[in-house]
Amino acid sequence: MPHRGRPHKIAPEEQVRRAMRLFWRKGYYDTSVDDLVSDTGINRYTVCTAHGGKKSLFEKALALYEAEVTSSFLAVLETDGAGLFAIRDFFCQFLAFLEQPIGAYGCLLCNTSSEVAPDDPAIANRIERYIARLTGALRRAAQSAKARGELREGVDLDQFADYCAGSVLGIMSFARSPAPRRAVRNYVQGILHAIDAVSATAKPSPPNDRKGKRT
Amino acid sequence: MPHRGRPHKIAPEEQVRRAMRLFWRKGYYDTSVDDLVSDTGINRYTVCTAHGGKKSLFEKALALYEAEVTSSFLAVLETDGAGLFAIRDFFCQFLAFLEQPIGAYGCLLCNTSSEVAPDDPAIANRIERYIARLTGALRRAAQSAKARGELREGVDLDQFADYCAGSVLGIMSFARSPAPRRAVRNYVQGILHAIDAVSATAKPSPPNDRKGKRT
DNA sequence: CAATTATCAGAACATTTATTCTGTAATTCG
DNA sequence: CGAATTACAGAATAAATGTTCTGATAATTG
Repeated sequence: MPHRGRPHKIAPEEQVRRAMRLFWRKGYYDTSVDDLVSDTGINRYTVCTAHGGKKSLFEKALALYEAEVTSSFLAVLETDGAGLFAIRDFFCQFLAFLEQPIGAYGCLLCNTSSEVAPDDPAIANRIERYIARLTGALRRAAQSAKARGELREGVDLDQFADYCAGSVLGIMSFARSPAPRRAVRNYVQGILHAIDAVSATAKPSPPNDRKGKRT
Repeated sequence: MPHRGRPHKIAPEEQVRRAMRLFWRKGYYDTSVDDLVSDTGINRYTVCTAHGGKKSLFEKALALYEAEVTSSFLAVLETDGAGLFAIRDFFCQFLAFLEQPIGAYGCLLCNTSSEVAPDDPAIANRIERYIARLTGALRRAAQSAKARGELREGVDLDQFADYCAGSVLGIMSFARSPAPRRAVRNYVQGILHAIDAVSATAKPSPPNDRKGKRT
């Protein structure tokens, strides 16, 4: 069906995408409708009519974030046959992410988890499902890794998956903090070491690579 | 000097402490002065006069949080001669913390790091100093550990300290999320394993303790 | 006890915020 | 082209927020 009436100056999905970026940077409460209007070019009235108000637009932004940003990160894990190398690659992605300016925003879902989820059941539910998706993907990859003998004996799959999931929140929290980027890179390196530590292919010694080391 | 005029119904420091708890739970933006008044019993007028307004009271709350809560956690690390065992004990504390109801609030400084630091230089500075204190304490403990031969060869002290510091943010972010407590406990266990992995006292096999395991 | 000082309790104020209203403009359908 | 429909732009509105004012209250000091 074509379009009746005046067309949108900005496509609705693009409106949500721009709102997403602003919420990502400033958080939910500190982003006013005025901010949305002046920063993204969305019409005030449209926020309330087409999108159902600020809160509703925020929820659309969360959904779009998960569909685009999160899914992009998780792709390597949610591929069939993803194993321990995929988990490693998954975390390596964050090293590249941290180099971008947007890396300082952290993760919209993680930020929201701290900011609004504790007091909003609907938001909390979305965050819960996000964490379940993340943990599930990690656990399946760990399961495949174990089946293929990539893991050392005695590794608890559930515990390892939860460790990795928590580490993602840690990276994103650290990334949004004012800590030096080098510290965040070092943190990711530590997680990579922890992953190597459960690998069946024994490492002769802890990899003392010079990356991110103070001079 | 004694007190002139009518005394406070609630001692000023106790007022800050109560405000701290509310900010801790609800965050800065979602806590209104009305909330402070009705929830803590502080007088509206006093908020603006004695404490200099909402933002200033918030900064006092951050300072008190660091002085009381953070310092309590860091005590084991900031003791002279703290080594690898102290680092381990430091993280074990969080397991007990998570069992308390207040564990679901996460850490006020970590929450603030995500919520307001990115847009407020004064707050960002305080968070920066907090992270520097945390990382410094961890680094000094790691240094002692190395000097005493508690660490495996080739462990990068700065990288390890940053890893531990990031892990603290991870724990607090995960703790505030709607994830099941068991997942957070498992995450802490993973960090403990990572610490054991740099220990010179080689472990025969990954400790497959049943704690926190799904049945 | 009277004077002084500082807090309290609640009203009052100015600003900000989210939402809604109003007239205009841009498109599609008949 | 004319009618219908929908979005735009900015003003208007109602609620919420942070701050300030006002009279009353409770302590100290001389």
